[in-house]
Amino acid sequence: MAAAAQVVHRQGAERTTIADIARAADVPVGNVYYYFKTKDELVKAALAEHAHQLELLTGELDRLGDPRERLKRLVETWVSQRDVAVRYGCPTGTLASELDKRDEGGLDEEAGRVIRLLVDWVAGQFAQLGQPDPEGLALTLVGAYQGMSLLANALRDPTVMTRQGERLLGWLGSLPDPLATDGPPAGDSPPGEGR
Amino acid sequence: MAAAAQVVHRQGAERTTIADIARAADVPVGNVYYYFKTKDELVKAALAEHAHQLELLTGELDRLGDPRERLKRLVETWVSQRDVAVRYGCPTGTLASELDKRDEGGLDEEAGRVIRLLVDWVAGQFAQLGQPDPEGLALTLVGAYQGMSLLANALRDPTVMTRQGERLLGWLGSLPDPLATDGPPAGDSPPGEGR
DNA sequence: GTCTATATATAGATAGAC
DNA sequence: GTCTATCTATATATAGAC
Repeated sequence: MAAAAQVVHRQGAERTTIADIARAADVPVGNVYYYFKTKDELVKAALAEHAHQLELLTGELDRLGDPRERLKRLVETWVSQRDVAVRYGCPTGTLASELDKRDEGGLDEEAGRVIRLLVDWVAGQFAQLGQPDPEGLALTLVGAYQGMSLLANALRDPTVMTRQGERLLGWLGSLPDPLATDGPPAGDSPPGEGR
Repeated sequence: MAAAAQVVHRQGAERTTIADIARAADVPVGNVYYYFKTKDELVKAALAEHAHQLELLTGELDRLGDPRERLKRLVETWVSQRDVAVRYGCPTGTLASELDKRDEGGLDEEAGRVIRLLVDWVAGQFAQLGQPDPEGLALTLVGAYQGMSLLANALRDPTVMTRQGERLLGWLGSLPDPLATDGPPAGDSPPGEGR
């Protein structure tokens, strides 16, 4: 499953052959079919692997006390993984984009569910911050991540990740804190202008 | 070329066969090879077609007097095409994402160039608005578009496009106008909160 | 320049020895 | 449960008649 996740991320689902995954896992091709009946099941396994990684990450972040701090740390994690994003894009996002082109097999919905996991977790953080539209804010944050990953990848430019990451951190810092009694810590700052 | 652009957008480059494109163009398969030596050349033609459509759009928008109005109209155009984005994603973005998985052929750079066209045009508008970091703002706006398209597509939810579009319009409206002598028209408004 | 028939390569999947 | 050999289907690409 780990080999499938990595190879599918790097080569894309369609360009990845069973032989590629078998080689990465150092097993003969025929052996793969003992555990996965079809190639689609291997892709599904890769998706599950990405979902697992995501759960590990959010589990770590949940140990932080402040929801705002959790979101900031999430953004910092994205930026820290910029090199792989520049070369291959976001693992879940690029896979979802590819699978959504299909109209049979149901793998597209599977990919959507993994994206949902992230959006829902982020929305939960915004809700804890007392924000009025946590789902909308979550779509904004996750959408910004998907967009900057795609642009960094397409333009082969890691500074897209660092620059947009800075902007997101500034935005998160500017959100009013409902727990504070004496107003927000700093003035609002629109995206791209947060300096 | 039009058939190639449409079919490749809908099915993805890898899943599209020459026969698919030939059928869409209503010509026999063998005939395709008289004009395009390889499948990669067909994909390149699809990219060129998308670049052409983009130039038509920016050409239209250039006829508007105000750069801010041009950007707002651009966002409105994206939102108006939400149904196709929900089903197949952004034509250029999804294609770039797919082609960037390759490490030979140079088609990935070709896709990056088309994205660049859009980013550069948007940056030009921000520059005309007197903004300090037009390139950064352009990456923010185009990134937001790519992100909301991917999420709308993965979650099969058109309201992602309308909601995020509203947010972007609010943001564009809140940018200070350097041509005005009596300060910005309204207070700043961070993304997702612009209401 | 258009079209049919076909060659060639490769990938998904299976059979069956071990 | 592991592995080799092979079947079968399909897609790119070409040959050659018209």
